[in-house]
Amino acid sequence: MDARSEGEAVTSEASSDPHAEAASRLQAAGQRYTSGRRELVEALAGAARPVTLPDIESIAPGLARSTAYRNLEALERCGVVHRLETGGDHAYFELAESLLGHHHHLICVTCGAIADIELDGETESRIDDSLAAAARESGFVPLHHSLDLYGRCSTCDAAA
Amino acid sequence: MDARSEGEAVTSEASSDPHAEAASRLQAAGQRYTSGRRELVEALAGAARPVTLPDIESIAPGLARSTAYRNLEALERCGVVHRLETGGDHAYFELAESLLGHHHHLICVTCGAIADIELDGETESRIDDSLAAAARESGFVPLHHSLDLYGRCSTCDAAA
DNA sequence: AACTATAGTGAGACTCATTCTCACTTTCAA
DNA sequence: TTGAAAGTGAGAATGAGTCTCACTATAGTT
Repeated sequence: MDARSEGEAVTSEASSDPHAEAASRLQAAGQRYTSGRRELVEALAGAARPVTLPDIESIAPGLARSTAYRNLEALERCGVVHRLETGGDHAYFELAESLLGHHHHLICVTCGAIADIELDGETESRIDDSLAAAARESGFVPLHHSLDLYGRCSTCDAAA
Repeated sequence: MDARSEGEAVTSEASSDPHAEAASRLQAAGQRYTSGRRELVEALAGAARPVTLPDIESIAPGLARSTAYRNLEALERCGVVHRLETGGDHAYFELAESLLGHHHHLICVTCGAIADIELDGETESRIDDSLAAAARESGFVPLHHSLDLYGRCSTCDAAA
């Protein structure tokens, strides 16, 4: 969905580096881009996949847990971070789609690992159209969609 | 995904009533279909949408909370119930797709309400194909997908 | 440079959905 | 009918995530 139709996806993926983006978005909200927040963005940008709070703590030790959660929420509110709930113990965090580009997830039902994937544009627009049609029938105003594939990652599949 | 290609969806939607299905699946797992479990299935079948545990308690009072959770888990394990995590306070429960048919959700970002929707078969198979292709590249064995549309329900949109 | 208002931080207390424990009850099968 | 296994309820326990509050850092002003 994402309130865009075509082409723009590429542009937004190519958007400036995460730090510049985070700084300007926070500033627009009257907030500061502190070193703690920078570390968070750095950790998310460095991981090639969504991470949990324990992951973040091991990547960037020294951040108080309460501060990490608080800042992830602040970054989420200004569109820099996206939180995903998978049903596991912890929520996963990643850079928002405005920084990472629109994508989906492979989620291992055995170990919980998550990987990012992208679908071809034609499939995406077909999904958007179908969802928009369904939403219209319910008087529902679409904002964005999430599409995740559950299965077994190669490691867990080999172990079975 | 659902390990089927076409046509079968309709058949599985038309599958026998939820109680018969639950009874036989539980029995196959060496478990009993008690009155408490029947009440749970009844509550889920009666609601036209996914419900939370508090919802269930108000529909079917008198079920101990621990028992309700325990039974929802048992029903989930044998494929009668599906749990969905939306990031809200509570998990949502609904009958599994083998009983309800394959479908997706509209989720209101404001009030959390969830409604079921169905997409046309052509879009579904296109999604399955694209996801399968992406999974193959990662050595990932696909099991099922979830596709949810986030937005504002008509009530919340009117109030804004 | 000193002042001040506002934003951010850390440590730990707190909340509350969900799970666990355990003594008791029900059911099935022989 | 009797016993083994499954289910139940009440409350305790768990733990991810949030909140509180006293303290620190920063931007803007004079």
